[in-house]
Amino acid sequence: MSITIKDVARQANVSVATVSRVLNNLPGYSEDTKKKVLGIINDLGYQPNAIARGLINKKTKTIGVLLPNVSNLFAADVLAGIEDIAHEMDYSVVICKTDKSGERTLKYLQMLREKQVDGILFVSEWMKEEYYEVISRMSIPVVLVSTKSDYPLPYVKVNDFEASYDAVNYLLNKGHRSIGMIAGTEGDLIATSPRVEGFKKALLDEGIDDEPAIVYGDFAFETGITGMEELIEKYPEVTAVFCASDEMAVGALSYLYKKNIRVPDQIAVVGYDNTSAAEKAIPPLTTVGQPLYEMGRSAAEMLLKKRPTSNVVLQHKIIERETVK
Amino acid sequence: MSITIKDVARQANVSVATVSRVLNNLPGYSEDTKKKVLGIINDLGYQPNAIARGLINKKTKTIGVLLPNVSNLFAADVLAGIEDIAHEMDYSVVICKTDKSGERTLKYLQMLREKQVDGILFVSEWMKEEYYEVISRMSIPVVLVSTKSDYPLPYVKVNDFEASYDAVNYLLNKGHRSIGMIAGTEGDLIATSPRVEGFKKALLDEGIDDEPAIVYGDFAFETGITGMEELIEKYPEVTAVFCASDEMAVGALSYLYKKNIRVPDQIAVVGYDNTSAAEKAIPPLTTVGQPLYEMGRSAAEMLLKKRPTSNVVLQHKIIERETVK
DNA sequence: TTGAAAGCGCTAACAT
DNA sequence: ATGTTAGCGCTTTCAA
Repeated sequence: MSITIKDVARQANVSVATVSRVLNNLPGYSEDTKKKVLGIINDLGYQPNAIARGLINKKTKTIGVLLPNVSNLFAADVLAGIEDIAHEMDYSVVICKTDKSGERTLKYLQMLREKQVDGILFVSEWMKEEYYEVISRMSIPVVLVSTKSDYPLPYVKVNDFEASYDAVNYLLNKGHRSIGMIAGTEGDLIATSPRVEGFKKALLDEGIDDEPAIVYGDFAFETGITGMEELIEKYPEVTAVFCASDEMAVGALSYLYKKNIRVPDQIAVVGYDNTSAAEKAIPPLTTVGQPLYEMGRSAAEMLLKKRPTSNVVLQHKIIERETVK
Repeated sequence: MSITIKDVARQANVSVATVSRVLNNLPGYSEDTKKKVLGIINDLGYQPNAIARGLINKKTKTIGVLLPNVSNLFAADVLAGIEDIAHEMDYSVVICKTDKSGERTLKYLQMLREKQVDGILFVSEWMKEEYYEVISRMSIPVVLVSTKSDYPLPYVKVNDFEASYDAVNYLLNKGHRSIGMIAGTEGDLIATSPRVEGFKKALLDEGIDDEPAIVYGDFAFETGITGMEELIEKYPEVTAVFCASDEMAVGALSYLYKKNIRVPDQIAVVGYDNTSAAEKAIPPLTTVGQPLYEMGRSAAEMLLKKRPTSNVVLQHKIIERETVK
């Protein structure tokens, strides 16, 4: 049996109410009793039971983070930001790796509800109606990270259209006229369409109205390889490639290396995200940076401090390294 | 106010005890009442409160994972394994990023205790006495992952000495006679000394008794760059380098690339870990693989299934790619 | 088969 | 300044 507030009360010859008061820094006891109680607490090594507290306060000081995957640098950075804010504010974070499975997501949502978490961060995933239904029933704050939805849920993200537009513009300014794109998952409305549109618009604004040289992948390394191959085959004239993720950009680099095509001399490549993989690539990858860690922090802050209301759009930024000359 | 077991009981015209019984699949009610109760539960959208349950059961169905960092591929893979097992067994996992800070670690430990977690996974960190003291007071199972200690705490890891020995041997078999090493943090007894010893032993067993060509880093990318530079300066004769982490190996590759030193032709390099960075490196990195995901799974299984007892040593394996010819 | 009631460890009125 | 007591939502004896 572990030590409870009763034990402390008994030893200190006071009531549990008094112990509770000193524990919570409420008024209502003399300096003397405070000293005594604190002394006993220390002697006994007493620690309050957060479960009992949660039952009465209806606050658990924990939040849930739903994300498709934990094994990539993108998630890792966002998570680090979330964790830091949570820790600062004495919250715990429970991770829920959904594997992009609807069933798994729903199960997690139910678990988070049963465990009475105080808030939810929903990262990089499409908010389905069935998710929203259970979420809205929970009546706890939710903020979306790196995604958005048609529901009244605040989000923290970057402007994908503008980021993409800027990336292509950057390439244009460097003199490229024939630019290809390895886009994300076809049909993805969050991280693919806006980037594709930004890409097209930048070209159009420059008066380039060739058929857009676009191939699709799924944001992962492998499709960077295959995407690059496909792109070169279909559009051999491209002198630069804009990839919708660093992962794919690194895949593209791999392919190019294998084919002995020099970067940036023969083909320039630009990534997206600025995960730590970008600086470690060979050559170091020029990319459009999203403030990943900051996104996590900002979302967690919004969830925990202010009642989540308005959206926040974080600034992207072209990080120049060595894959464009 | 959300729906409680009382509401269900009232609506169903039974006592809360009966509702509790059907909820927990205990005997003691007719098929009829079961149907009725289940019906009401469904109508009302009732979900049990895990906090109230936890208070009485003294089980929270959650475990804590302490790890120095979440923003790297090593942690990410281990975490994925842990998360999968936890999910299978209906446990939640709360992450505690210690940043290698003793103070922060202690604070997390206290929080985990207050929140009454059912078990703790302690990853990649040195188990200090002060940690062990509070851990042993908690009387819950703990398992170490990728680390070990002098205390009676079971661990899941690889045999670092042997892994290192094998890596060097591999290089020896490829004909290298002058092999350097970029080791981990000097003084680290878990992931540095055993690997350094394995390195030395392999050389000695081959009859090579030159002064060992070793420089130290801290496992991270940057020290791979500086380590490689230092190594070449001090030991210009080396034709192969064994790095104590993939991160450092990738850093070494970067340096070599910048200096126009061809890999593997002029210098061969071998990493350690086999994180996903290895296959994405240019050239793809030959490395000694640790089963990271499996380590996470195995540790979580041990924590949750069997009462943790004996240690488990997972098998390492040389993954041949293109940085050694 | 079912219900009443005690109690898990704590907080928060309400008394004194 | 301090104590008594009624719960928080649930499980679990013990009776009926």
